Amino acid sequence: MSNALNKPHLVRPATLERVRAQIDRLGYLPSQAAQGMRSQRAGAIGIEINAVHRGASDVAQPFLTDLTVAAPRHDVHLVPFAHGSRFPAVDGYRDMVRRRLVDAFVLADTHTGDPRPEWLLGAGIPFAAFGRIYDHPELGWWADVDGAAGTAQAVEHLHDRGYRTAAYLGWPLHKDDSEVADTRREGWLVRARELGTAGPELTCEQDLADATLAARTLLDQLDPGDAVVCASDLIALGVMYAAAARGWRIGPDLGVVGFDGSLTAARHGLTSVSQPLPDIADTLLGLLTDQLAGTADDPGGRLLTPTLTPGPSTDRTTEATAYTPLPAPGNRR
Amino acid sequence: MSNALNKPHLVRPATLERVRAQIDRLGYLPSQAAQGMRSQRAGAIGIEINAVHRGASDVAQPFLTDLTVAAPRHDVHLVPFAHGSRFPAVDGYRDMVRRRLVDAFVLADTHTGDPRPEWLLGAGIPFAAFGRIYDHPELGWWADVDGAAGTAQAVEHLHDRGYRTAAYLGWPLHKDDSEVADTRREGWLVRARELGTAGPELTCEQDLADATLAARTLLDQLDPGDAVVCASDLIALGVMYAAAARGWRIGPDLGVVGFDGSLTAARHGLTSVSQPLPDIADTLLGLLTDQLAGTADDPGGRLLTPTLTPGPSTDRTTEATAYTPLPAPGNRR
DNA sequence: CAACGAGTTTTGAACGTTCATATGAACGAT
DNA sequence: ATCGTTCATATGAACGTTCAAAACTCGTTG
Repeated sequence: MSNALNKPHLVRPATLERVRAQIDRLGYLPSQAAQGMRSQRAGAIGIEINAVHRGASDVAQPFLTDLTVAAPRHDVHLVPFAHGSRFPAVDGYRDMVRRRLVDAFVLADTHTGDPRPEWLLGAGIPFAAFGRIYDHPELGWWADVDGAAGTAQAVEHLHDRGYRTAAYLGWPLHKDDSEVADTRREGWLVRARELGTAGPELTCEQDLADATLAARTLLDQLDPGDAVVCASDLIALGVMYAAAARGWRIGPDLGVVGFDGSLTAARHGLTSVSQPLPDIADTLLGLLTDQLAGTADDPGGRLLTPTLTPGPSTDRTTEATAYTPLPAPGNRR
Repeated sequence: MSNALNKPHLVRPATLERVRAQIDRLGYLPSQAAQGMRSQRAGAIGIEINAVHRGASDVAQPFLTDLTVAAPRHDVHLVPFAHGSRFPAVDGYRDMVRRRLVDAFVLADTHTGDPRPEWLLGAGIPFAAFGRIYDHPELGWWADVDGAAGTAQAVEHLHDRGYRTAAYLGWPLHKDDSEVADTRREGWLVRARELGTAGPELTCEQDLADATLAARTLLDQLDPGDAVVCASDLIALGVMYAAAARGWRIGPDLGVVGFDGSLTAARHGLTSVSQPLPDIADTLLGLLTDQLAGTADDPGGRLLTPTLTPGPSTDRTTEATAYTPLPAPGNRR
């Protein structure tokens, strides 16, 4: 009766029909455990949840959702696990494969000096990383958002909408994720110079208060009709705050573009460069199943292009007050 | 050699030591698949991710993190799955247990009219719900936050901090989650009456723009020195916006308390009633493993008490401008 | 009519764990 | 020396799936 399921071509149609009927009647479904035992595969992918920094990243949790959605397409399920759980650090990764709880891992939140890629490579444990593998980009498989393309799109969008200059508020370049910071800035700079709309730039931490403070300084160098491209939605929110405090209407007076396409952006009517998280999730799982099947290409990375999601924050024509809760009537100056 | 692991008491100490040495040397760990096959248990708990509403709820995603952290304590792992995936709606739940991919489910985001509890009860599939099972509260196991205790704490906190009255901005009572809305309001009303600090109340949707609009109306009935208790952090953010637009300093002029203890609250320096998510996660997994082991008490629910996380938004003494990016210098009126 | 072959179906082994049962060893009592 | 008795270890079956190999059924051919 197993042939009916697995090799339908070499079973007589009549028998096949009979078996199918019984399967339907009994509601039979093959046991994951038994299949896993026979195939020596767990059919599962591990994904580490950062329980320490919680929602520090606006994308980590939506990314998990996209992985979950993509998983069935690749005939796997996900097994999330957390820091500070029974599986601490790298040892935990090894133990999970030893137990055959998972076959491979998706690595999120990679950063420079991240010990995991090197260790997993050494242990021969398959993985695919969201974000480039900084120390050995050519040794493993990864996918990342094309940050430069994203900020370039933002600059073009602002130009199309008629904003005079595009300033930039980004991250300092000495951080862990300096490559991300660098790439996003580069995309803005190159395209803005091409279009002749490059404005001043400044950096700040990934923190609302710091972003607002920095934005205040940046806005000193701008006038109504200008715009700001930001390295993240949180920073963009800070810019909106600083602008509103100054009495500028977001949209008509100041264009603001964030990065990530986070819930924060949606809630505040912020135009944002949306990370292609569904694509990235699907790509990573594909890279993993290829590795497991032994049909993988050479190691390497793929850059996926983000898309710009327009919102009222770059709409000059609107008398926009509905979307932004900030402007106080008569507070403009 | 299996005895050594499972029944160490009836094996000779010397042999046990010898076996242990080999286990360490070979890095042996029992196979999840084989164990699952023998025990007829997957050792896994399914949890549905709402991929449609994404981060609509500020707690759903942190809750998943807490479940992940709690899982190892109960000797299970999690298997998240999503709407619109291969396992659609209730059929998907049944198929997952048929495949022995999971033994039971945690239900999040239950609401009135939710078909899942009834269906799972009928199918005999064990589950535990975050949030009461509205239609059959006595038939299943659930855990929920004690909303009334939370808003009562908020009222007390505001009273302690010397705010004159505690107004309330909540949800309309005709919604799906009307019981949640009702409970939170009740906690505010009862305690505020006891303390003689009950102010006006108003309702709005779980939406930033709507909350800001409603807050504007509510603030018309308040004066500096008053405070507002809110049904959620998002609503509280709207209150902060409306107050800032009016030139009131959050904290010194107006106390604001949110509900959920979300990242939004933390980012904006908002005092908030923090949901006891780690407790809830742990409780639910405990209820599930008890059910699976057959040692469960009678079905029923448990209310867990939230804790108040103070922030600058209820700090009257501070000349607070650092935390809140909103107040524009000289905009007060 | 026996031998062959193609098309179908049945059988049996293996995956790794657990647990009940069987076997073995050691020792004191008959 | 034989028989129990106890404690320790070894054996084997079962869980459900898959797949190779064996067996069976026919119609065809030498």
